[in-house]
Amino acid sequence: MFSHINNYITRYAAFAPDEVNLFNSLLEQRHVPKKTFLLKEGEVCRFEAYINKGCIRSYYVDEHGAEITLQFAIENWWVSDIASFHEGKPSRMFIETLEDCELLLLNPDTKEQLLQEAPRFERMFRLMVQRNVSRLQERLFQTIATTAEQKYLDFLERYPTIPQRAPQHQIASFLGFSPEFLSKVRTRLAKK
Amino acid sequence: MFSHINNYITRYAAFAPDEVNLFNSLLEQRHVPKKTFLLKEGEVCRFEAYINKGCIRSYYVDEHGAEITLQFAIENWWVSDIASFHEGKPSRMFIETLEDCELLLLNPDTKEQLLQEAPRFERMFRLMVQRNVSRLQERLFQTIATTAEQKYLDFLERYPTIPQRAPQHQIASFLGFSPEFLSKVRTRLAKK
DNA sequence: CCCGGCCATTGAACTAGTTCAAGAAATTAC
DNA sequence: GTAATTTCTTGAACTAGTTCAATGGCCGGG
Repeated sequence: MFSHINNYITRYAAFAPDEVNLFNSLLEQRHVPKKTFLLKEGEVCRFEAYINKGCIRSYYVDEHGAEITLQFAIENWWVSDIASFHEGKPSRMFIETLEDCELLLLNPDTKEQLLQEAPRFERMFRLMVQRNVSRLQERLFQTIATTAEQKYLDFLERYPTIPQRAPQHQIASFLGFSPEFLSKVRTRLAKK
Repeated sequence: MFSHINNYITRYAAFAPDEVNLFNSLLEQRHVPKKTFLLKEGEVCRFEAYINKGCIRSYYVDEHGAEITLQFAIENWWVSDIASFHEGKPSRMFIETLEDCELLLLNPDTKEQLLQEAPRFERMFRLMVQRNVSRLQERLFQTIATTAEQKYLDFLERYPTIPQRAPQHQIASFLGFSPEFLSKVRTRLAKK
């Protein structure tokens, strides 16, 4: 159950066996069926979820009711609304499973306890969040600077498993254009 | 010299006097004239700069030579290429002063020393980076979901001092559209 | 004080992507 | 296995934003 996540954390820092044990003991295991909301807009996010198995999408809904996908999270990723989680403020996003999922969860209390008793985890979380910043910066750049076609091709390369796991209109909403246009881009690409 | 930054860090965590002293002793003070590059594409970023006074812009240049502004950083903000700084990899961005600046700098060594000797700073940096993630998520959402006019109005509200400090075409490149179009948006708004 | 180089504006022609609507294909639910 | 629903595709009309080019304003440097 913990092999993946323990492997994951040691990529960020070297932990002593009892630090790892403490960490594992604080994680809550949960199985969640597909199409389940882990978080809805307006709720406070009380988890940071590591995905052992499955696929999860987080998204915003804009004023016209359109969805904007923020993240497709798969095995070995974390998903949460970090701002809501840490500040206890209502979230603006939805987090929903796309498949049956096997999750390992921290809540604000267990996370705080972990950081108190094994402060070395501060570093791990910092490094994790830093990588997140880089990824978001890159994505922002790409969203502004490239064409729909290029975005889609880059997406396929970077997230090769997602097209089999998420419907196309969600991918369009991740890339920042309409589902109809993605369909047109795809037929255009197929003709090449 | 350190009053602002010390005030800044205590908003994230409570530090003992000697932790603060250590921190201050590790900071390098530097005055930089306007239009100076702190970082150019291809270089490794060796600083995290806290801005005591002044204004700095970080930006990417895309394949057609167009600039995409990532950040306008002002007093009380940090600026760096976090990925390059931490992994020692060449950066893809430019960081340039818009005004004469008074900076306080950490480099990889002093930052590491700080974290070793006063691990409480791990938390501060983690919280800082987390806020960054939220801001980037919000901006990404806005970039995808709103019109140029709305982006500009939100920008004016959130960064009221920037229009006096940066040329308009840089603001356009921050918002993700062309300088000509920003000009048209502005005249349209002025007529209302 | 004048020159040269940004910088902002405007208009006209254009294009990448949207919207709407309708039908086909694929999944899911019973 | 069939109905119901969601998903994908296609086309036509549209629009938000781009691109190019020309003009004039402005600021900084000598």
